[in-house]
Amino acid sequence: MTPPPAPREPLDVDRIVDAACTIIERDGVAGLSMRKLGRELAVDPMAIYHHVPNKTALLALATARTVANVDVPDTATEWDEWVRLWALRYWDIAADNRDLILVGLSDREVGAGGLASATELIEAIARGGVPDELCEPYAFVIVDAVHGSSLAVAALDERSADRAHLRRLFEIGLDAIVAGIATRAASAR
Amino acid sequence: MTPPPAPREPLDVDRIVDAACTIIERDGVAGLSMRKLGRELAVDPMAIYHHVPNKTALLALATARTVANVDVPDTATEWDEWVRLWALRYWDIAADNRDLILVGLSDREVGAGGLASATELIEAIARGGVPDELCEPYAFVIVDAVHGSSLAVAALDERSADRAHLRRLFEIGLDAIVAGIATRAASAR
DNA sequence: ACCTGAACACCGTTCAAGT
DNA sequence: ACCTGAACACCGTTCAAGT
Repeated sequence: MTPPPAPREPLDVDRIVDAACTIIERDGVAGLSMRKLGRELAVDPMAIYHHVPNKTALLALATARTVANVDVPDTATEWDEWVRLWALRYWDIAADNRDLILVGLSDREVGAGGLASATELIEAIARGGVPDELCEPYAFVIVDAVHGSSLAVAALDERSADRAHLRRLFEIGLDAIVAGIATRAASAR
Repeated sequence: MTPPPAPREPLDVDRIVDAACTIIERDGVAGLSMRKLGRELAVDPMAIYHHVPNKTALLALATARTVANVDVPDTATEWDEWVRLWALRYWDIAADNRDLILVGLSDREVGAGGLASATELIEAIARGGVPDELCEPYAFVIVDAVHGSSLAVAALDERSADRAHLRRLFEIGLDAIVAGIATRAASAR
């Protein structure tokens, strides 16, 4: 005469990724285990494998969801300002989720998702009058600098003063990159 | 009447780090475990803890040893060429040991070792006539770009053609950074 | 001083079995 | 179709005991 067990929502990938992101936010990537994720979802850990092939794939999905959060500046913005804005916004996301990005960089499958948002960056650089064949390498060096710098946040104390300092340093370096791109564009003209 | 057990070399940190680097080279950082390291050294895994406090500290030592392998260009070299050479040499080391550098970036203790070799980079940039307060941020953005780019090698197939391509892309991006630094130095004059 | 072995509290994943 | 539970082959590290 006990009530029938609550007809739980069946699992789906979305709910799994949600829960994974929650755990990662709380305990970091290292704190995410399939067992803990099962607990969070009130489900046997192995049920997850019915929706996601393995932990790496799950991290890929979590990374993709996170990277999708960087919002793209207005296309009307002057190209150099656009690039600066985009890079700083991406830096903020990357610094907030450094170990997720870290996993993204170290894994082929995970990394693929991150590159998608780079197309618009390439287009912005092209608007600066940069020769076509240089737009991609210039976009890459910016993305790389963001990754390298925001990851260096990991090597710091939690003190946010240091983080703000690193961000300021990055801004100065970013300015040099943009200036260099402008210089190269001018000499190609 | 069995011969006394071979008086094995007592363990020391150097031999431990050697063995760790051997395993990392062969199996990657993920393939390094304290148990496997014990096997490699023909020693109980726990003996290692007598010389090294924990696995993270061991990785710090391995990273430091690896990063020490980048050799510094001649100081007589023109500053911009010096910077280009150094960055490319560091890229090669970083790309060869990407997951070790990755661990270095993600861990406070490990990361500290890597920064040591950056002093000479800052000096080279200063020789370019860059205002003092800009030398550090410019050096950082170069190191960051190296890290980001060489780590992106991880997101590729093993095909070395792709690696060479990424290196070429980085070289172009690096050129833009150096050009930007020169531009900023000139406008400060 | 240096090393050992058992034990603790975990992992990701496979596989056969259940509903 | 979806979920479970036991099991496999691992982890890093602690701690008491040995030489």
